[in-house]
Parts: sequence; structure tokens; C-alpha cells
Amino acid sequence: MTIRTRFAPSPTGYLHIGGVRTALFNWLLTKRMGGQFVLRIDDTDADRNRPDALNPILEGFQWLGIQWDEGPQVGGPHTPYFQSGRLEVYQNAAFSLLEKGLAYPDYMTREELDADRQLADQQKRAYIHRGPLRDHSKEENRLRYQEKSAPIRLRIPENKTLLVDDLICGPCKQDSNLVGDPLILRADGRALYNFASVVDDISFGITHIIRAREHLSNTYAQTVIFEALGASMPKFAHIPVVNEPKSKKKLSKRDMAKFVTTEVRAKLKSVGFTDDQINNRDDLNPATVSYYRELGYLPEALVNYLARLGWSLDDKTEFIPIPELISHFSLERVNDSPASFDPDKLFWLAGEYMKILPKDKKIAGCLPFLEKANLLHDPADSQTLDLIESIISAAGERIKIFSDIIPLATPFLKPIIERDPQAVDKFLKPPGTANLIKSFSEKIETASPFDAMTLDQYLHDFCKATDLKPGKLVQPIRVALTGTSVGFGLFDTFAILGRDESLERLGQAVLISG
RNA sequence: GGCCCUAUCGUCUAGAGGCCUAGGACAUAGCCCUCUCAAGGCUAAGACUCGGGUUCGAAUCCCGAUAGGGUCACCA
Repeated sequence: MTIRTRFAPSPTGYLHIGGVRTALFNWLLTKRMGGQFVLRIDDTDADRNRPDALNPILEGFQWLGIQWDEGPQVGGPHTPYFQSGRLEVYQNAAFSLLEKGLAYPDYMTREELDADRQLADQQKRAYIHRGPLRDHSKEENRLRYQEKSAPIRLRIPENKTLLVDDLICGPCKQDSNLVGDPLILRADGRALYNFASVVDDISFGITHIIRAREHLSNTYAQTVIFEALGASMPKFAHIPVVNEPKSKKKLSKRDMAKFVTTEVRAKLKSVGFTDDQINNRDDLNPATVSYYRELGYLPEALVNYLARLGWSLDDKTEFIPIPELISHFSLERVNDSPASFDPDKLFWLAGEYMKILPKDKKIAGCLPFLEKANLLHDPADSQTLDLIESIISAAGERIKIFSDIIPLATPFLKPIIERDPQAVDKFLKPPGTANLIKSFSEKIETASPFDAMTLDQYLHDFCKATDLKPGKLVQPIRVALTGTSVGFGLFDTFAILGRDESLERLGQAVLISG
């Protein structure tokens, strides 16, 4: 038997880190076992859906390389994969339960329901709903429903022990008297998640349900639905939730705005986002996938990181590329306890993946960021492309995420160099600096060839002759050439700038240095 | 509050009764390398929540406490 898994996001407009991790576990297990991974869109709650909210989710998965075997865009034997297009299926299923007396209409008003709930709250007990009609005959209930439609509830059997044999949590049980009768169909015929989900899982032939731990307590009621619908039980695996960084709180979809710290905001602005965009787009924060995409993280790194969050290969391996992930992933090695999301570790891993990225891909990845930062205009000519290639080569492992190219390339692509006032004060202002720069500048006027190796030699010879520590000269020159005190190798900087531009900038610096 | 789940360095984790003086990774600190920054190398600091059992022996098994989390919707 091949396994079939699913991930069922609701179209919210963004792909949440916690959700994508769940999807990833599903996908990895499916790939490992050679089954099918189904993407199903849970859009039964029309109030919460926005028409443009699906694409970001699909694009997010595609960017990560998590390809679904059935679902939107790719189709499959169970079309449609949108719950909004399957209302009749749920209705028929609900009606069949009504016919069999396994469900009943509930005419209680919201006010009555609320009153009951409040009472339960006052008495400090859980609210367990039992509708007045649950024990009436199925004929009576059916007639009543035909006269006047109403929400339909599942009838949870009394005095039973509900069992969920979970692949991660182990055998879990619950007294059915503690499980309220869940609503499965609204009066207007729209199904509720708990029901639609099970109906679809049955008709799609889902064999393994891997989902977040918060669904465990829903599962007891769902087992009753599976049974009522005459279906065999799939295997369940409830994975621990993802917590906020350095916290024991769930990384929630609510209130993601709080993750937009001043630091995060600065990063987003550095790649070209405006405050308005940051405030108005709900996917520009570290709890979503697109945040990392917009900052230039390699998708492989996010996948690797997320896979390691709550799962481990062994006692030491951290760097696990996707093919290895697929060949080694197993539910047995999924942890029992929640895991906090650690942006630092993700960043480190992103750097590890960047180290092994072929140069052409690195260049291709950097270009859009240079464009967005207005350092480059769309079709860059081949000369500019050559320039960028040499910048990226010189930058080496300093580029960990693509957006790192921006500060590194700025001094070479901006027509006017901006000098960091602090760097100027520290390295250009001290007395004697002007003369130093001037005399070194004169020395290299005739350097040939004007390349990194030659200039390196010139500088060291110059320092030896003047009995100067190289660092004392390197930093002022760096500020003279790039305006900043940090950057890649100085001699690469010279070579990239070329003789004329280098001498020009040294000349400017002499004036500033006074 | 009821029910359920969880508990190893700040964080991710290894650990299936003796291989544990608890291992690795990220982050942190120091040193080395060096042309600043990265990268790299070395080193340091840093954890079994607590209390009872069981056992010759417990991070590991059991019970209890504590703490955290989840859930109790006409949300998904």
C-alpha cells in the first residue's frame, strides 16, 4: 500500500512557518515512502477567505521545492481540491449520518448556546454540548429537518473510551462523555472543518494524517466521524508545535506584527521595502516563509532548518540537504516536545548552503536584490555583469543571504560614494593620513598590472619602507575607496575599481582628510 | 476550571538502566590566523525542573509535585 498524506491550509495570504513545517514533515515522509502528497485548500469559511490569498501559499511551496502530487494547479483524480467546491459531498455525508441516526439537527439558538457555555464556565467545568434532539428517533429528526433546516451535530456515543493510536504520542484515550457533540454542518449547508476534513480524508484515501499537536483533542471526535462514515481509521501523527524564538509560546498566526522589531524592519527596508509596505502586508514578518524569501535566504536552508526543528537525524548532523532528508526522515525520530524557532541557527544554515552554491546561481540570485535596491537597471549590460561577478567573487563567503550583496556592492555601483562619518573620523581624520594616502597613491600610479597581487606587493613594500603596520594603511585606504571600514579584501577592491577610479577616490579622500 | 500533552545547556538536539566526568550544533566569550569584516582553527562557559520510590546501579522506569503548552467555537 502506498501512503497518501495531505496538507490542508486555509487561504490566509501567507505561508506560516509552523504550517510549512507540518507540510514538510508530510512531504518528507511521503517522498521517503513513495506515496502521494495532496494539497487541499480548506476554504469552507468563506468569511475568512480573500480571493488573492491562495497564490502566496502555492508560490511559497514552489519556492521551497515542496511539490504536491495532487491539488490546485496540478489536479488529480479527486478534483476539486478546494473545499468550497465540495459542499455537496459534505452535505450528502451529513445527511447520511442524519438518516442513520448518528447525527441530529440542533435548533438551539446562539443565545441558548452562549448561556450554556457561560454556565459551564461559572461552574468551572468544561462545556460539553448535548443537543436536546440527540436521543430522539432518526425518523423524527429527519422529518423535523425536512420541515426546517438547522445546524447538524454529530452524536458522540456515551460511556465509550475514544482511542487514538498516535504514531508520535502513542496510545491516547479520552472518555467520550467529555467530548461535546460537534457541529458538522451549518443550517445554510456549509460544512465545518472537523467534518469536511474527515470526509475529504476518506474520499481522498489519506492514509497518514500528520498535523500539529493542537489537533490531538479534535481527533477523538473525528474518530467517531470516521467510524460513522464506515471508513477505516488513518494513521495519526501529531507533531509538537513550533514555539516563538526563545519562548514557550506557540508561534501563532495571530499577532505576527509583534515580530516586526526595529531590527527586522531595518532589514526589510534595506532590501527596498517601505514602511507602508511593512505595515500593510501581513506576510512581511519572520513568522512567514516569504520574509526569508524577500531577504534572500536559500530555500534549501529553510527546508533543512525546519526539518531539524523537532526532528533529528542523529547526534551530530545539522547540514542535511533535501535528498538526504528524504532518504532518512522518519516519524520515530520526531521529538515529543515543542521546539522554539531559532532565527540565528537558520541564518547560519543559510550561510552554509550559500557556501556551496555554484557561482552562476549566486549571481542570478543576487541580481534581483541589486535591482530592488536601485543599484542596477533591468537588463544589465555585459560589462556591468562582469563587474558584479567580480564583486561576488571577491565577497566570497561574506554573502550568506542574497541581500548581503547590497552593502558589499554599493560602493561599486553608486555613482557618488557615501562615506560613513564614523569611519571618516576614525580613519581619515587623524593627522598625517592625507600625506600617507597621497604618497601611496603616487606609488601605485604606475603599478602594472593593476591587479590584486601586484597592489598587495606594493602596499607591503610601502609599509616596510616606511616602517608602518599594514593595518594602519589598509583601513584609511578602504574608507577612501569605499566609504566604509568593513568590506572584502582591499586589493580586490582596487582591482575592481581600476586604476583611474581608485586614484580618483584616493584623491577625494586626501581632500576630506585635509 | 475540566480534560489531554510535555519537561536535558539561552536555543535546536543526542541519550532506549551501567558506554554519561551527559555528546554535537547555533548563539555567547577568549585566543590564533589576518588587511577591516566574514570564513577557518583552538579553547572556555553553559543542562538532566524538584521530591519520593524501583534497582547493585536512574537523564533513562514508576508515582507525586511544579512549571509550560494544547484544547474545551456555527475558526481552521
